[in-house]
This record gives sequence, structure tokens and C-alpha cells, in this order.
Amino acid sequence: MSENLQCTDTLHSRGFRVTPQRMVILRILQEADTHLNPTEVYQRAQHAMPGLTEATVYRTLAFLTDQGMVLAAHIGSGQLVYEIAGHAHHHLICRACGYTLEIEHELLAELYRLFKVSTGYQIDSLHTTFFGLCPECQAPELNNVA
Amino acid sequence: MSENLQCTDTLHSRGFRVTPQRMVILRILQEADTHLNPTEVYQRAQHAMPGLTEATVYRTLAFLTDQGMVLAAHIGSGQLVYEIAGHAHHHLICRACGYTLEIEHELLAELYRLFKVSTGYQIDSLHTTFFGLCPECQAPELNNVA
DNA sequence: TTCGCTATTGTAACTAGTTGCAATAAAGAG
DNA sequence: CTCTTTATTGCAACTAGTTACAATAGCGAA
Ligand SMILES: [Mn+2]
Ligand SMILES: [Mn+2]
Ligand SMILES: [Zn+2]
Ligand SMILES: [Zn+2]
Repeated sequence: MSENLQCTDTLHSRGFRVTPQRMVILRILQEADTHLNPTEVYQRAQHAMPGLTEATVYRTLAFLTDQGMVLAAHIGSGQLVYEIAGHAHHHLICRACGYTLEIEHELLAELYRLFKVSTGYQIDSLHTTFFGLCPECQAPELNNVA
Repeated sequence: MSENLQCTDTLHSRGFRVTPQRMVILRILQEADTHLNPTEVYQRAQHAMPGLTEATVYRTLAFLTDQGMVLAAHIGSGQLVYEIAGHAHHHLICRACGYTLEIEHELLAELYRLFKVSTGYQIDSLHTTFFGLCPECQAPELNNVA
């Protein structure tokens, strides 16, 4: 709830308007316990606000992402998914089984410092996705052993 | 040219077919000096092979990416772009001016080792994009000084 | 409260990307 | 070279995402 007031103030202070559409979408993301794609957000938004359109969902998700209130991520398969911006983290996804692991941003802090000193770029990506193989899917062919 | 023979052999050995469509698209990427999006690949392919369809371009780019012969990347704005898989590298993109820097994969090697020891995941992302601000765009308001 | 400005929304047309299915054509066997 | 198998393509219908523009509605000022 206080998060909502926080967002309201932030929007006001930046000269943007606080609309019911934005509040509804923000609340949906706050109450979600996973990443949601735009269609899922749209479907949930229909309950709270029947008139709201898909175009607005897409626009609002992009807007809230620009404002830093929402995080977006490409998780394989080209689809963008969203979540409320809380703790800074990234994702490791297994190409074989799809299992996803969350990792603390702190693990990337040193890399970002390295970027800064070697290139001057101040990187701020807070929701990067890395692909590879999880421990199980790396396992040597267990069937060969038997 | 030898790269083409290499790809041909690899496809054969994996049980896939070597089609003119695949060869045309592969050559287009080999001759390109930048990332290309699917539409750009399609347009260039039209010259060499008028009958080729957009659906095939999308499918072929995804296929070649799966085979590790092509690298894909999300560079802001949702569009996927492709390039021939050569040296392993990643990108730093400025959110303000869009200027893009290529960085050697070696800079990420330590991070990937860290992922392995702390999570067991063997990460192999070879074309990751990081966003932030380039040195120029970080500059304190120069107008204030005057 | 009322008014005016203009950011934001809904609409609808548009572009981008995906997919089921039948036709085509690689490529190995004979 | 011819035949057979089946991976791949083209087609066309579909889903996903974007955008121009006019209508709506925040919100600051009076
Ligand atoms: Mn996340
Ligand atoms: Mn690249
Ligand atoms: Zn796995
Ligand atoms: Zn810049």
C-alpha cells in the first residue's frame, strides 16, 4: 500500500499523471508472485477495470519500466515479462529444462565496476537474463553407466 | 567461403539439410558488417532468392541461432537482431544516445565461473546486452558551468 | 468549484512474428 | 540415375505488439 503512495508521489513529482489504469496495473504486479507477460496483466486488469485495453497495458508496462517502477526481462522465447521493481536481481535460465534461478545483483557488482573502469560506461541493467545448463541438465548420460 | 563449407558439414553431421535458403541467409550474415534484423535479412535475401518468404527467414534465423552459427541479441526496442557467430562478445548500450560498445567475452569469464561455483549453472550466453550511460551522457550538466 | 491545458486513453488500422498443413525437395539407398 | 523418406518450405491464417489520431480526463490555476 505504501508502495502505491510512493509511486503516486514519484509520478507527480516527475510531471506525469496518476491514472486508474496505471494504478491497477501497478497493483496487479505488486500482488503477483511471478513474472507476468502483457496478456496475463491484461487478463487480470479486466477484472478490476473492464474497459481497459491491451494497447494501454503495453504502453503502461513500457512506461512504468522507463520510470524504474517495473522490471522487464526477456526469458527465452522472445516474450517480455514484467515484475514489480523490488530487490535488484538477475536470472539464470536452463536452456534444457527451463528451470530459473534468481541471483542477487551483488554478484554482478564487480563486473559493473569493471565495465566502468575499462569502458567508462555506467551500466545499470538490474534484470539481466543468462542462459546455460542447470546442474541436473549438465549431468553426464546416466543411462550410459548402467 | 570456408566458413560455408564448415557450416555445411556441421549441418550434415547433425542430420539437418543444407538448403539454398539456409545458405543464402548465412551468406548475408557473413557479408554484413553489423547486426541485421529479420526484415533487413529478408530484403537482402530477396535479391539472391526472390521466392524466399519472411516466415522462412524467421524460422531460419531461429534455427541457425539454435545451431550456434548465428548470434541473436535484444538491443532495446524489443527488436531481435542477428549476426554471424564469430568472436564471443557482448554489448554495452547507452540508454541516452544509443551508442553501442562491443566488449570481449573474456571480461565476463570470471562472472561465469562465479555462477558455476555459487549455483552450479554452466552459463553460456555469448551475446548479452547491458544498458547504462556512456561516458558522454553521464557528464554533469555542462551548461551549468558556463 | 470551475476552467483550460495537455498527458493519457481508446479505437482501429497497421506492422511484426508464429504456426498448421500440404507441397516440395534434400539426401541416402539401391 | 531413380526412388523413398521425411526435413524443410511456402502459404495463409493467425497472434502479438505498435501507432496515429481524436476523445477523455488528470490536475494546477483561478
Ligand atoms: Mn525477475
Ligand atoms: Mn554483436
Ligand atoms: Zn535444466
Ligand atoms: Zn550516450
